[in-house]
Amino acid sequence: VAAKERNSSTTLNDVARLAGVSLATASRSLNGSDRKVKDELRQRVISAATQLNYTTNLSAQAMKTGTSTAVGLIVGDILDPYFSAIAASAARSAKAAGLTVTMAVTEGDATRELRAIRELRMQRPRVILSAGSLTAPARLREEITAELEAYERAGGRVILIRRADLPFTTLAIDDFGGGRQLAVELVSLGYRRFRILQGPDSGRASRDRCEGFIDGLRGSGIPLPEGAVLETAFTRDGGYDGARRLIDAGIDSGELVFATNDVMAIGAMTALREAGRIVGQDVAVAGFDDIPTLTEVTPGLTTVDVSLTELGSRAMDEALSGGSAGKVIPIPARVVLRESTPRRSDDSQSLGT
Amino acid sequence: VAAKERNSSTTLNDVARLAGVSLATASRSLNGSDRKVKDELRQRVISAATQLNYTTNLSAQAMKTGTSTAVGLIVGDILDPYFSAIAASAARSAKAAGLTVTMAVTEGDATRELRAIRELRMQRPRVILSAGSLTAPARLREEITAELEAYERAGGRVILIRRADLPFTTLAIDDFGGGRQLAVELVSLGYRRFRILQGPDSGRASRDRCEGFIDGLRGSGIPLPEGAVLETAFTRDGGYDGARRLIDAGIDSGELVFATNDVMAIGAMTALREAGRIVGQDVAVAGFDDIPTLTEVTPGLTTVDVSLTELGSRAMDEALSGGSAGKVIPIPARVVLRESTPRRSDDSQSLGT
DNA sequence: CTGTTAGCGCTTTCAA
DNA sequence: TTGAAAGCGCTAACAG
Repeated sequence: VAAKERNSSTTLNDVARLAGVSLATASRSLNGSDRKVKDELRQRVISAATQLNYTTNLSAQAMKTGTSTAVGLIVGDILDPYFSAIAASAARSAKAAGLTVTMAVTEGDATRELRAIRELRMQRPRVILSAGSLTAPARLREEITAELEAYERAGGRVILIRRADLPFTTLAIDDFGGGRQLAVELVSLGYRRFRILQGPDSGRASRDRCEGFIDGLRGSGIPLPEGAVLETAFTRDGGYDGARRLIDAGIDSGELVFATNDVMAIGAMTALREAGRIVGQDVAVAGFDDIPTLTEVTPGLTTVDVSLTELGSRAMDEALSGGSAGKVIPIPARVVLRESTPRRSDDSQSLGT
Repeated sequence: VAAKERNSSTTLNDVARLAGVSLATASRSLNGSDRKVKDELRQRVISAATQLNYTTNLSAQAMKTGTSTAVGLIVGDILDPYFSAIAASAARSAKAAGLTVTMAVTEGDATRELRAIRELRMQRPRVILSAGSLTAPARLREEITAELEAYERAGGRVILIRRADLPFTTLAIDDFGGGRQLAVELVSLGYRRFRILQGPDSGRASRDRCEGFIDGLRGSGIPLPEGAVLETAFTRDGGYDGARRLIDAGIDSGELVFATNDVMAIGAMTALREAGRIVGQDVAVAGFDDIPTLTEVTPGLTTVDVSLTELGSRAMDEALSGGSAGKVIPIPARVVLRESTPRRSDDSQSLGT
């Protein structure tokens, strides 16, 4: 009897009518928390719903109850396995909590991050999880902060991954400590000469890792000569280009290239290989992040594990658990040695220095 | 004057009141299509909005207008670069059209695909794009079809990637043709003995590729001996395990392993390498998909390009362009030869056969 | 050009 | 236990 107009879903009203009950009863049967509906009616409603292939209208539900089932996820780039790993585990947690994930991409542009936050906010999501992790010029940072504060004021939960300079709950990866530890272990493997491929100066993560690494070298009594740090893009191509520049400038056998993230390290390995260098024998390479999909790379990449596969779900769980906002949660970093940095038996190098 | 209750965003009403205009004027100033608002008032509204850090409530807007700005995207696994590539390009198109992307994950389980569709449908998205591509038992397939049909009847657009057995618009990758062409080119490179690592029999894509490959061999006059096709999981680990089994059963130098997707091929390469075989010299490997993030693999993997990086945006654009539903859009496949299958100069092999 | 008003589909008091 | 009715925030007639 219900008119099937094109372009319009069946509503709860249609279901109620078909089941011969009131709107209220239909609602209670399908979504009601307290079940005070006679079983027979409930069955009628349910079968009417299936018959009409009815689906709750989330917008209407959200508007009425004032709480949506959405969570917003901001990543830099879906193709980057670093972000994929975070997104995958965040999605898992969200699903477990019965929430739906909306994604936004910044492409490494802080302006787009601001825009992403604005767009997500329109959905009134329960959580906004940003792994975009960008350092922005002061003015932009203020706008981002204002936007997120307004969102929190309205009852939303903000959680940031790796960005400790904003006043929101943050999963703070120990970039400095990881870098230092990596340096210490590499020195104890026998390495003495290092090159660093760093991201742009605006990137806090990269800078911290780099500084930690240098600190670790210093602590081991290994000075880092002038010009050993090269600034490049924080991407695969950045690593590739950086390594190319190192090769052109001349890189000796036995040197180790530390790229401040795995994706850069992969790019660097490619460049070295193309130049006929054999990574792991001739030149060593280390990265940072321990991206899971990179375990296939040969030789295996020495890197620093930051619990990437759990980062997203830890963030989501933290946000959903409703603990106090504004916390900084430390995420430890742990060195993972693989074949790209074998133990150096040949010690001639250290004598030469 | 507006009471700032916790847990509640500012509404258009607050903005209107602060600007001293009516609700309608406020709405028109911020979102109105026809601009018939005096500039001074509009400015007042806009500055009130920024002052209050107001954001449109999408749910309310969607409910009123009957059209949401959401698109739903169903993928098998976010970590799988095949799906990442599709998701990334789909997201790009969606953003260009001013739409927001909600993701759902099937994890290769058709039951979860059905559930994902149901959940997405609640958001009344403009498009549901499924790259989950699962073949399901008849009953489940019917439920999925019913769900998608109900969605289309309500005005939604369905688009499927690589699943030509459902009555919806589909981007149909030429799996068979790609497999055949690959076989032909490999034979002309001098390969004569082949092993195939196939996904489970329920997977249409894998089966088509495999059959195309065998057809190509047949056309080149190369018979495929009994037992040369191994069935395994359609994942990296499946490729790894399959290759392990091949190794255990004994695989000769000069043989070529065709894995029906790139991720499997990568797993197979790892297993071979671990067994001391040198891929590209000793044993050859070929895959299918040409996943962009796999260009770093050494040796470079011979594979079949299916325009992966554009698949998502082509699908999205097609769905948004409002063409007729139910089309099947062919996606050509193109062989990409790389170092994992070098030309075989040594012909002793072919003599021996 | 601006304001008033009627709902969109749903949940949830409040009565029956 | 069920139903009637109010209203979430917004937009789109319709008046003014």
